Amino acid sequence: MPTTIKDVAARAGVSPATVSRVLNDRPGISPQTRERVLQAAQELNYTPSVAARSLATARTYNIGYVGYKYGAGPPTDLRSSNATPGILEGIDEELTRRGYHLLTTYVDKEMVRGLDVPNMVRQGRVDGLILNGPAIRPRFILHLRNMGLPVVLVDNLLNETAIDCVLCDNEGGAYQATKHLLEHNHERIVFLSGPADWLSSRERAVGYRRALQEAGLEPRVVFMPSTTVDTGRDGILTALEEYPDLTAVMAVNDATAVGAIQACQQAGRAVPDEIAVVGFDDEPWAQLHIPSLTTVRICWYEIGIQAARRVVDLIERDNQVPIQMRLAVELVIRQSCGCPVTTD
Amino acid sequence: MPTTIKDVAARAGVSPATVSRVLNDRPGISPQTRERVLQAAQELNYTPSVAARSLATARTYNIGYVGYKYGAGPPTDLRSSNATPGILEGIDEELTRRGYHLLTTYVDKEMVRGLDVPNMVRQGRVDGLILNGPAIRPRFILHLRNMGLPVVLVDNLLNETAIDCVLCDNEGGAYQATKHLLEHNHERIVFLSGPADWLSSRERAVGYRRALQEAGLEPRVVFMPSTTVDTGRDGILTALEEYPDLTAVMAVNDATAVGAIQACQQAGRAVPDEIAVVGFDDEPWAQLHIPSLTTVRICWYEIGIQAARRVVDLIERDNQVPIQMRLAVELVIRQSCGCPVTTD
DNA sequence: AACTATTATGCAACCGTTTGCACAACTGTT
DNA sequence: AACAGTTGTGCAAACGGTTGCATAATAGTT
Repeated sequence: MPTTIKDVAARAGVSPATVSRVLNDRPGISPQTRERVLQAAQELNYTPSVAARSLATARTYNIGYVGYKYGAGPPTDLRSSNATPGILEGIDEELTRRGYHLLTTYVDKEMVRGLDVPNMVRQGRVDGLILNGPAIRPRFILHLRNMGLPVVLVDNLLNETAIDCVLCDNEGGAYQATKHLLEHNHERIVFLSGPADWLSSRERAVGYRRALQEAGLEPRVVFMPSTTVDTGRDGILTALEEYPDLTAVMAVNDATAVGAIQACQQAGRAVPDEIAVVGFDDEPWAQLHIPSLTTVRICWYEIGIQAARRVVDLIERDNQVPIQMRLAVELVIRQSCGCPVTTD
Repeated sequence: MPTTIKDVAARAGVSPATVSRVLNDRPGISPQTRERVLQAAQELNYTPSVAARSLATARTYNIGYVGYKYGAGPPTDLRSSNATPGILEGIDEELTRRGYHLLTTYVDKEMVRGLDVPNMVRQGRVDGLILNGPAIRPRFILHLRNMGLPVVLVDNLLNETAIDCVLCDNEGGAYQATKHLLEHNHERIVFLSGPADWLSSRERAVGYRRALQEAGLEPRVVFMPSTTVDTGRDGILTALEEYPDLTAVMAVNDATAVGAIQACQQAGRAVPDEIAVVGFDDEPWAQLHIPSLTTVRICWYEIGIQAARRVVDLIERDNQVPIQMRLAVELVIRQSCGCPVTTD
């Protein structure tokens, strides 16, 4: 029904093989022939069959994106990890540029634990994978990688087996933000962390520690099992019990920061006047919060672009040595750290 | 390299044709043979080649999702339309259940205007399409539909040519919310609308008007060219000039509501005490806002599920008459409407 | 002018399924 | 016992590209 390579061949007066070679930029075609073929293809508005091409070449030109969802059903809480706004747009942008397509799916805790290979991978619908989020565990990652596909991690990394990844500078961001609190002359700063087995939590904790140590102060870290508003609330209450004299909080992300702020206020400690708080991620709503959140901005869109680039490179070029990419972050100063109010 | 249907056939002692029939539940296979084939397939851990199957059947088992992005590059503002949280998870959930896969891409204003057919459609990588958002214009929709694919719209509809769609009850939601303001004894309520050519704006305006008319009051609508925090700010200022005596605002979405609140406060009018505000969408951050937003909740996850269901039905069953689905919304009462503070 | 090297193209096999058609093996009828 | 009807299975031709190999045509060498 649609036009095939034979139609084009017939119209150009050549064989299908020649058409194929022209269309794939293979060498050894005379300029005149090439021209005639292109002309014919254009006139017939020819688009090669994806299925046939895939069958012959064992390539799909699809990239799989695996996101993380918290259990089946609608997303409930306001969290960090399902908030990587713009990453899909970034990936799509770059993939389109390179002639690839984006297949999207989500896995939950259970699937990760059960090494439940997504259908699109098992069926060979993709040439490569982008795995997003620290909740995607090492065993799962390795299991997917063993299916023979190039894999790029986002917001996560695997030390043992070198796998390509793109992340933001978690440590640097936390360092900068903590440093900012120190410049406000805070000396008793708590780090409200997420799960210790999440990379971003650990790295941000490291940045925080480094800043404190440089200032000759004692780090105080509270690990929490999640990074929601609720755990932020609980976390700060724990912290306030253990360190009643604290004057500032570095939160592992914005949701946690908001929880902390709420709990502080309920406990009668004004933010930022009595307790300063900074977050991480610069969620779109961070500037709307009252007080507006001082936080660390992550360029998810750019991360998406780089992840897509990388996975395509892994597919198309060989002998690639694994690369770990770190994208710079930016401290966005607003009110919650105690800086004077400005209009932004 | 991977196992093929021939391997399975050999092991089961039958022809490839028979294996194919068993695996596709075709009739006319003896129970014993069926059993042996299934056994063999299982033992060899056989997965049919997607490409070969697509080539033979002209089906891909892929569904395309087309989202809207505001121009190339990273998303800038906090808006309504790129915030349909959970819709992709919902679509993925249902598609996985039905044996389909999700291809994702985004279009911007220019592409929509230029009738720029996404590659995945032009190349025939999908069997059906889900188009999300009111910014995807009728001409573009029809153009895509003319490519011969089943199309389901989300948060949008086309009256002239009946096309399947799934939306939330915009009118009912706005009606309910406005009604709630009326119960607070407000009599001078303004509707802060988005673009008049966005379906959701229009429908919400209708709900608002109906509520006012039932109360015997004069509707006051201000249309704005977009639905960001900024346009919310500008919009309320315009409204305040025109109707200085207004006591309540029904905003077309949460971002607009926030803009309105900010501008009111800057103008020295307390929210909700002097001016009550309600939003629409119940964005994840709406409850964090101060004052927390009274707003209308949309179940994007469920909308995603229904849209996916529908597009698969259109593909697999014939003689489907177009269906317009309306999902109920829920008024979420918080503080910005002037209701007493509660902990939620 | 004969011969080799190079260039441009075609032939045909192959990628791994599905499916129309033919046919063999049974079952049941007269 | 011959025959029609049913049931289960195999053969082989698609589906629409890519690519190794052969070969015709041309250019280059002595």
